[in-house]
This record gives sequence, structure tokens and C-alpha cells, in this order.
Amino acid sequence: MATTSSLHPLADSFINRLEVEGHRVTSTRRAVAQAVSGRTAPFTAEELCDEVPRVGRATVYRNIKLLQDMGFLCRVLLEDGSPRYQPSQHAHHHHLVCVSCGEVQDFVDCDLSELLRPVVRESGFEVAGHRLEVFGRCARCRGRASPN
Amino acid sequence: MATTSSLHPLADSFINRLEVEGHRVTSTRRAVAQAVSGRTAPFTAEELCDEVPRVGRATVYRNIKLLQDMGFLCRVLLEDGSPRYQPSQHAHHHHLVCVSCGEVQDFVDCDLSELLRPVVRESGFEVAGHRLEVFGRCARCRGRASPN
DNA sequence: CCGTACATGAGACAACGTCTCAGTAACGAA
DNA sequence: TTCGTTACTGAGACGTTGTCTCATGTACGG
Repeated sequence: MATTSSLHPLADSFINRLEVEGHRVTSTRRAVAQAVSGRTAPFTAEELCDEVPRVGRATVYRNIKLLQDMGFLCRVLLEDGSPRYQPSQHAHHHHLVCVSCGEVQDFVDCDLSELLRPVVRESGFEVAGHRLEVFGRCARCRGRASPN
Repeated sequence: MATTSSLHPLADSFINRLEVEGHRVTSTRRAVAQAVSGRTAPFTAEELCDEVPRVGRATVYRNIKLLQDMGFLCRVLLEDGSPRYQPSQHAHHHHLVCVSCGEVQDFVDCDLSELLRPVVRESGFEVAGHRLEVFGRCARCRGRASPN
């Protein structure tokens, strides 16, 4: 067996979850999880494919989905709707997306349910989930250029 | 000149805005705007293309974007991120998306800025905009099946 | 009525993701 | 340890959404 100890924590947790849930632990999955773990900035699926060239593209997508389902990876939709991925820390959270440098910060759910209550009452909707993305400029980018 | 009086209100407003802003009023734009106006449910760009077969696909996309920029049309990202379009009434609003029937209801911005204040303070972000989509089941779908 | 510049159409191209299908390998059982 | 089942994988086709180019067309001001 390879040097199991060199796995990033995220990759390690992922492997554990695979075992617990009866999925197979493959070298491919280790490689993908390891590549994801090494990321700090949001990345595209294609970038991840480039990082693990020995893994097929379809398989990278399949495992991205698996990582998402297990809560290890989250999908962020930029302002134009284009998707990025990012290792996730919190079960449910939202994103502050810097439109200047592309950085994404998480923030945990402020009490949105409170806000939605009147809306829900009026519409008769049964709310199952939501997505909130906030766009702007991060502190670093504000300091760097056009400091208005 | 075609029967100008038969234009839907949205199409009519669009034509006016074109004139005001110095864009050209073309039969193509009238056709696209008219097709959009006739829609009640969210639709895909390709569906719109099918509805105006004499208009090139690229041109349909260009005018969809123009309609969006002018606030006559809004883009909704479904749960999986796939885009739909819908004539829009309100300048700034959010969406209640029924995951069962696909219906989309608008709701105007509850005071999100209040909620975001602590987040903004902590992160140093300068907020420029946001997107909020709420997913669930509409009243009709709740009544129709699996009424829990 | 003419000229200019904006708008259009056709089709190539790009990004993102899914599907199929044959081959491979993980892992429980013997 | 070996074996068999079945999940997993790779390659590549395919589908969707959208942009770009570039030659042609046309709205509209002069």
C-alpha cells in the first residue's frame, strides 16, 4: 500500500466515508481526493482533470459529484453562472465571491428562514433549500486598486 | 409597418427602450421580444430559438442578453445550475423555484443587507450584489401529490 | 436617397457535463 | 490465497448552453 499517511485530511476523511458507506476505495479516488485537498482557490472541473491526467475525464466528474454529495466539496456559481469547486468546511453555508480576484469565502447561514417566513406564507411554498451567493470585492482587492 | 398595436406590453416597452437608448429597432428584435412576452413559464434559450425559427440562434442569444440587461428578462438558475429565462416584473427580486413543476415565483428583496452586515464587517468585503434562489414545492404541487 | 455603422445569420468553437459500453479491479466469500 | 461478483473506470460520443468570427443585410441620420 502507498504512503497512506501522506494523505491530506480531506482525502483521508473521504476514504473513511467510502469504507463506511460501502463504496470501493480505489487509487483513482485517492488521487482525485488528494488533488482536491491541495486546492485553496476555487477551481474548475477541467483544471482538476489536468491535475490528474491519468484519470479519465468522466471519472473525475463522477468523483467530483461523489465528493459533493458527501459534503467534502461544494459548487459555487459565479455571477455569470459558471461553476467552480472548492473544498468545503461547513455543512450548510453560503459564499462571498470576489468578482475581482475570484476568491471565495464561506459564511454560515444567517437566519434566512426568518426572512423567508412571510414569503412562504404568502406563496404557500414548502421550502426545501436555497442558494445564496454574494458578489463584491474582497478586502485585499479593495486595498489594491481603485480604492473608493 | 406591422400591426404595432398587437405587441405585448413587454415587447412594446422593449421597443421604446431601444429607441431611447439609440439601438436599432429591427423586425428580429420585435419577434424575439414578442415571443418572450408570450411566455408565462420559465423557458430555455433553445425553446425560444424554436419559437422564432427565422431568427438565427446567435441572434436570439444576443437579444436575450439585451433583454436581460434592460431588465425585461431575468435568468433563473435551477438547483443544478441550469439556466431558465422568465419575463421580469421587478427590478431586483429573487425566486421561489418549484422543483416539482418548475414554476418560478418572484419575491422582492427582504432586507438581506441587514443580515449580511456582520458578515461584511468580518470579511471586509464590499458587497456589490447577490443572488438568492429558494427551492421547494409550490402550493399546487403540494396539494397534488405526496401531501406530507 | 445614400452611406455608415449596427444588427444579423451561419457555422465553428468552447465550456461543462452525461451516457454508453467494454474492460478492470476491489473486496467479500470460500 | 484464489475466485467471482459487481462496482468502478476510460475512451469517446453526445447534449446543452453560450460565444466568436466574418460576410451580408438593413435601420436610420444626413
